[in-house]
Amino acid sequence: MAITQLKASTFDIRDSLGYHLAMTRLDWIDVLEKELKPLDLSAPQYIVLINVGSGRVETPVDLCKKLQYDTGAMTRLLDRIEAKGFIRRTAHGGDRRCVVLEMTAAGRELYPRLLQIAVEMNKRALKGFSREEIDTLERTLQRIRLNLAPSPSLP
Amino acid sequence: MAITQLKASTFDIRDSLGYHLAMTRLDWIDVLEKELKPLDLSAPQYIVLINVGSGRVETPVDLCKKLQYDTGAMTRLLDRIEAKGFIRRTAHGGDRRCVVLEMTAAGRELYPRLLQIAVEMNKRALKGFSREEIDTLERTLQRIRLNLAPSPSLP
DNA sequence: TGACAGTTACTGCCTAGGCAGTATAATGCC
DNA sequence: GGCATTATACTGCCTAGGCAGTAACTGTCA
Repeated sequence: MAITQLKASTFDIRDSLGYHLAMTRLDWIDVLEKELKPLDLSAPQYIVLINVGSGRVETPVDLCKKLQYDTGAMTRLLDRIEAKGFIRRTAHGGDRRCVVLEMTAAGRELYPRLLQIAVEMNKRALKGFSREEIDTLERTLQRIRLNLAPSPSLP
Repeated sequence: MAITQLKASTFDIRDSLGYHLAMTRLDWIDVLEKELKPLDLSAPQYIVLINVGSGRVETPVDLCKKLQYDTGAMTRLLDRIEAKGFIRRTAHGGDRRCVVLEMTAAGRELYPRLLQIAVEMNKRALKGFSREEIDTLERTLQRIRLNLAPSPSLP
């Protein structure tokens, strides 16, 4: 409980907000990967699948914009997911530069379980929180993001 | 502003706490790396240097425990920092398995600037926050970590 | 129409993290 | 004192992300 006391003279990395954010995210990823282990999926692969499965993204560039990913990294990530048989790349009718991502039958079968994991993770992380506390947290994170990157609009 | 409404039936990844944590951390890393660019340091290299420089860690295994790092990854990360001339590996007097990490003259010269960056990052991210809001955030993140990993004690 | 800028997916090369296995050294136990 | 266990650093192999450059394609505008 010492973020407010962060000064160069008495520095400890544990007093840094960045440290707390990183560690919280790390714990989150650890739990998520434990849930994903039986499905033979990594956390990044899961994120892509749950987005493609939702029908809200169609092409790799959609995913990159939504998740702030590098397009080169996305190409290779999609390669691995495709190799596992959960998605398929098909041609885009109108724009021949684009690839259209589709769930395979195996992917569609997996999807409800992925949703369930997302819902359970949120429930578990926020156990014991009031609705007001959750809203406060979300607003706080938004404010931090605005402080850090004031110029472009947040996705 | 929809974390509380996360349900499988109306799923959007943006309603997930994991998404908000990941994005906030991503913005943090982006700003940090922009600060580090003139110093020719990556964010992981910075984290290690600021810990070694503080004198609170002595060996690679200390760093791994404090930062929850893999020892193999740490070996290679230290290789790169050593190649840049900011740290030095020396023998441990008592335990011949151990390596003792020391700042070089160049590392010691760099250190005050690293501290300054940490302090500025915190100030910037938390601009406009009251002391109470910051305490609430820190407690909230602690509660989430406890919810996620209830068994072992938090570092 | 044709040059040109922008977009999309991809590749190569770098840093990076996790896991399993290894060699060496320290520790604990009988 | 000798042997099993543990600890430390390291290596190889995998996934992963960022950056720069490329080829194919689209849209624009003179």
